[in-house]
Amino acid sequence: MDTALPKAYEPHDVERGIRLKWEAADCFRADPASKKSPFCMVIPPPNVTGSLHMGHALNNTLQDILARYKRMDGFEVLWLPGTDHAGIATQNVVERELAKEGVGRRDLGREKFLERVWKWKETYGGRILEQLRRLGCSCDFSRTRFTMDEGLSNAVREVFVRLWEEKLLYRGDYIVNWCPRCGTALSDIEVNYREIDGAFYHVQYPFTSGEGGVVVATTRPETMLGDTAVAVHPDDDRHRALVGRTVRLPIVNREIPILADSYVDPSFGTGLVKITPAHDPNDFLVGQRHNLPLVNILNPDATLNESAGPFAGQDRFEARRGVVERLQAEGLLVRIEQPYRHSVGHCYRCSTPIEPYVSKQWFIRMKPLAEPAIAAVKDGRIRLHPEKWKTDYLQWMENIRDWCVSRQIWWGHRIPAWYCSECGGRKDNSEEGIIVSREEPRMCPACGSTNLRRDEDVLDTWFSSALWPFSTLGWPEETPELKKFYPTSVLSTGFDILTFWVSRMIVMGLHVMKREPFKDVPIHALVRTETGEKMSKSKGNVIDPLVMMDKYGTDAVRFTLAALAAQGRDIKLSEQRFEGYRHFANKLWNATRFVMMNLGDPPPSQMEGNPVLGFPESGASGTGHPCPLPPEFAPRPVGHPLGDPCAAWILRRLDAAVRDTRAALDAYEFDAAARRLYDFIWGEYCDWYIEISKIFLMGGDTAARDQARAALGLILAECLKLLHPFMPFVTEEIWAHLPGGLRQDRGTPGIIALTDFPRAGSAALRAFEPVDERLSTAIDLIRQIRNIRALYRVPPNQTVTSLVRMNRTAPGAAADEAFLRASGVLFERLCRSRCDFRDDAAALDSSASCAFPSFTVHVGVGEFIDLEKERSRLRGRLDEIAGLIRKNEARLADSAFLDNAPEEIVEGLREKTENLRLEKAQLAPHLG
RNA sequence: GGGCGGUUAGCUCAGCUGGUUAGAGCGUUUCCCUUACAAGGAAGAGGUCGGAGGUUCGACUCCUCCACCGCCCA
Repeated sequence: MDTALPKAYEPHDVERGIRLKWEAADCFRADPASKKSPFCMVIPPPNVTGSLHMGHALNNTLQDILARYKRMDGFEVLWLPGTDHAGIATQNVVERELAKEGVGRRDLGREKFLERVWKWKETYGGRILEQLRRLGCSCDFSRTRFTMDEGLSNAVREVFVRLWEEKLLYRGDYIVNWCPRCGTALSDIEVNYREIDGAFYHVQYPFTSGEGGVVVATTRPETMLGDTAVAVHPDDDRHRALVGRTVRLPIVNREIPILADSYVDPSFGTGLVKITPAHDPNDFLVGQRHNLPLVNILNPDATLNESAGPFAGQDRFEARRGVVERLQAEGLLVRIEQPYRHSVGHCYRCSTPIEPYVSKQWFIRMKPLAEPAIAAVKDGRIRLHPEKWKTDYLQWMENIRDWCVSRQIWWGHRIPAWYCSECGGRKDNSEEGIIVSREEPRMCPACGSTNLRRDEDVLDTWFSSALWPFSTLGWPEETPELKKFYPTSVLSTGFDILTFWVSRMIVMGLHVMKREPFKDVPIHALVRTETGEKMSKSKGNVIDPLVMMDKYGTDAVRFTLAALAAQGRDIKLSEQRFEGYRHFANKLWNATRFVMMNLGDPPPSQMEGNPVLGFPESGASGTGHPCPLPPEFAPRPVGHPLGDPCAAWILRRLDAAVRDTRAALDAYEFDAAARRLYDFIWGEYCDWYIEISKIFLMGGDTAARDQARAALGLILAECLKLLHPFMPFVTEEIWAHLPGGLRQDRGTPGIIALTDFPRAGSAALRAFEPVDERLSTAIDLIRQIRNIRALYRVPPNQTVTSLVRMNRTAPGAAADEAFLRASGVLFERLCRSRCDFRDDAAALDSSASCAFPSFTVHVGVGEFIDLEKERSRLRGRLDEIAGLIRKNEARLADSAFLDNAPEEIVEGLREKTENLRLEKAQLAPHLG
């Protein structure tokens, strides 16, 4: 047996070795042939370009806690890892790399460029997965997937073709959000709106006939070049007469109509709005209603095109200045409001201001697909935790718009659509002549031409992500994995991708698989800085989880994140928190050292039939076994009268901790679970039981000593198991040092990750309920005596004598007295006080008193007594008691309270008040 | 403009479906290097639970309004 543990836990020395151990034993490989109930999670695939940030660390820590908990609890766990090809982001990275060599992607050509991206992916794409391993993630890495794997690409193509066949997919002219830097369309949610200080330009458009004109206002004056109408609200009396007249568009001198449309907000500005159907999404809809021409004034790179007349070739912002100058020169610029705050869309990848832009894109019809997805969440087949996210989800789904899935980039799943140059080429605006196919078509099915051209675009990355829960399991093949693990169990994610990803997985899972892709969706908050700001590299305020792991150990980082992951609240993180939980790991380490030093030789025998395993009230495989107390804990007279109660007490506390931890984990309340374990291990086991056990370990009674040894070892082993999902490394390391008798290994010996998670509810412990009350009274008393000693500055090593006077009229006095008489050693050891039951009136003069309902203790502090201080202390307490009694009596005299409050509340209050009276009665005489 | 969330000790936060003498960690004060741990132990100080109403026998907890902060959507 190795008792020579280092004095402090050193994470660096052990983490790597433990990872290797798990890998060597293949602990996390899922077996689709297993008889156990399945528990499956697919990881939210990080971008291949990604590096582990605090958000990843949080999300994956939470998932790992669930995975380890479920694995220990008897489930066949598959936690499936992988990465996302992240079309725009990855392409940007490689393009930047190329730019350093002075090469553009178009110089290389599509094929060569893609080779380059693949090469980049092979070199750097595994980095984030390595980092997840370092975090301790118990993923089945043998099943790692990538969204552009062959299998997943098949799934993408299959779904695309099916949607086309089902007429849920179409190609059409539509106004999209265009990122001129990325050169691609973005979906609505890929646009971030930010408030910008701009200017509001009021421009006059002269009537084509007669004097004067109308004044319209805009924040983007250059778009006037594409105006094809001016609109007013149909009910707006001020402007009714204008409808039907025409105005002359300045600079380009186009004649455009004034029309009526209820889109116009008459209360805003002049009530007159310029309509630019090709460059504003609302105007686009107005244009459709009124059959207005689309005048596109932009090139894809946001320079102006030939429709912009004199400004052709200029950049959009340069043209804006030019247009303003020109209007000014013509006397048509009425005024400029400046600064004018308005919101401008930016590309979520590169932050370039986006342009609404009309182009030909592929869309998925979302309305019919959304309906089942709405129902699944409404009727609870899919549950979001916390539930408030349901509102957000439903709001998004119920107002869903068609999803633009084409992207004008090269890195991604190329759209499996071909155009026939013979027949399709002539009807470019219809869907005829489009061939959508699983296989590359050899000829046009309509005209037989072999002159086919494949669509240049690729699919939105989120298209493949939407299929992730089943494509990763092998679909469209009917694999054993798919059979065993779909629908998956839990999907854990941050709320920021609820719409991007979660909602789309639900849509696709229901549509393609006819089953919801997962049942529970724990949604965690965002990690922010101490001051509540978003962490961002550009602000330089990030806390790097990898740096924290180096500094404080991975377990401390994991525990910190779990402890802070309160539902529905942002996590404000400071480095201090990590330090605090490193101390916790060290505390556990040192508790282990203590236990190991005291187990004796040989250590306590096998503890089969561990009482805290109790009954199989939860868990999948029913491995729980109802079991009697082991001989060590059977209630029996042992040499030391305290031996049994103390062991029973800590076992009962453990039992409660197990129950609470399980309940918290089952409700995805990771913070509550973490706190509960921290409180039990530090506050109950270390602070009290270990201290109490020293009495027996060092005492002469061998039966009591053996019992304390057994209890110490047993509780430690259970603590390690409970804590393992949160702190896998330190618990695994300690486990390896534990004598075999304590481990109760099942599965692969020596690996805690493969043991059983503790169960609660042992019937045998119920009999010890009265023990809880007595021991907590004892703990209370010890605290009071320590308080008194500190107050009067009694030297720490000096033993005092306390007179105990029983109040024999109080209920339970006899039992309390028996317990106190038997517990002398507890007080001697834990607060250096001897209990004396003699009546020694003389000693009272130099005592400080504290009272309980059934007894009073006079702590003989001797020459350290300060009578003035003592009187004021007692007076303070008596005032407090009197106040409480008064308050309680008033309530107890109130018939409304007695009539309405439940019986147990009234009874509880009576009892509390009675106890206060008893305390008061005993304390009052000593006030002098 | 619409919706959501937050406001509890100096700081960061718990406090479930109303009934507690309102809790924890960090920080802080005093004492202690007691052979598990000074990355520790013991004992303290510190809060009219953002404001104002209301419901109720009873409100940190439920409702309304207000203030401030934050997020999402338009």
